[in-house]
Amino acid sequence: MKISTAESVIMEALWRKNPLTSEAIIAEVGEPNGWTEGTVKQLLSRLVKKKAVGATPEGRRYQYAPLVARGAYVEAESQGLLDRLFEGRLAPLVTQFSDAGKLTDEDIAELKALVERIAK
Amino acid sequence: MKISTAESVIMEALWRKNPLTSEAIIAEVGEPNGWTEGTVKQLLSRLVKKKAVGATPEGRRYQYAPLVARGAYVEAESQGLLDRLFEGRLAPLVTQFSDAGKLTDEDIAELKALVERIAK
DNA sequence: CGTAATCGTTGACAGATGTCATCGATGTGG
DNA sequence: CCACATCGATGACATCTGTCAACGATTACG
Repeated sequence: MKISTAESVIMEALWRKNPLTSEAIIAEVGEPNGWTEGTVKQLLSRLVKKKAVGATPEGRRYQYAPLVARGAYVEAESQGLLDRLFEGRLAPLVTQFSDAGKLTDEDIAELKALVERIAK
Repeated sequence: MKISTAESVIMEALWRKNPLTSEAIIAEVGEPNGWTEGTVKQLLSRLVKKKAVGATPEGRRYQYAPLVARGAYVEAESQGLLDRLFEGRLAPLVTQFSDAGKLTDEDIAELKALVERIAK
C-alpha cells in the first residue's frame, strides 16, 4: 500500500526515533501540523493496517515502530518522480534545478565534490 | 489546483504537442493506459475546470492546449519532493541514487560534465 | 471499589481521484 | 428533412485522503 503525505509525517517521526508511544508521536507531530489527537491516532491506525508501522503491546499501550525503511520509501518516491518527469534519469533533474536558479554556490560545490567522489 | 497523476498523463500529451482535439488525445493516451473514451474526457474536463488546460472552440469541438507550462509543473513537483524527503537539498538525493546503485557509468559521466559546466 | 484518565478502535464526512456510461445538443450524409 | 454520428457535459460510484469526535475497554488512584 501507498503511504500518503499526511501519513509520511508520522513515518518521519518514527524514522527519527523509535519505538514511540502514540502519546509521544502526538507530541511530536500534532502541534507542528495543527493536528488533533484524533487525527494522529487515525493516521497511526491506517499505517498499522497498511503494515508500514508495527505496534508492539507494552502494558496497556503500544510501542510503534516503522516496518518499512526510510531508504526504501525515499528510493521509491524518488524513482517515481524521475520516471514520471525525467525519463528516469537524474541529470535532467539537476539541469532543471540549475536552470531554475535553485542552486546556491554551496549546493554546486557540494554536488561537484559528490560527483567527483562517486566517479572515482 | 493540483494536477493528479492520471491528469498529468493528459498534460504530458498536450505538452508534447498542442493544440489537440479530444479525439487526438484519446488516440494518444487512451490505448496505452487502458482508458476508455469516457475516462479521458472526464480527465480533460477536470483539467479545464482547474484551468490547467484551455479549450478553444473550433467548429463543433474544442482545441485543447496547456495553460500551465511543463516547467512550472516539473519544478513544483521536484521541489516538493526535495523538501519532503531531502531537506530541500539536491545533493542528498544524488547520494541516495548513488548509494542505491541506480547510477550507470553513463549517468555519472553525464552528471560530472553537467556539474562542471554549472560550476563555471 | 468507584471514578476519572487514557488507549486504541470505529464511525463520520467532505473532498479528491480513477473509471465509465449516459444524455442532450449539434452537425453530417443521404 | 431525418436518421445517425459526435462532442462535451454530467451523473455515478468506489476508493483514498485529511480531519475529527465518540465509544468501549482498561487501568490507575483515591
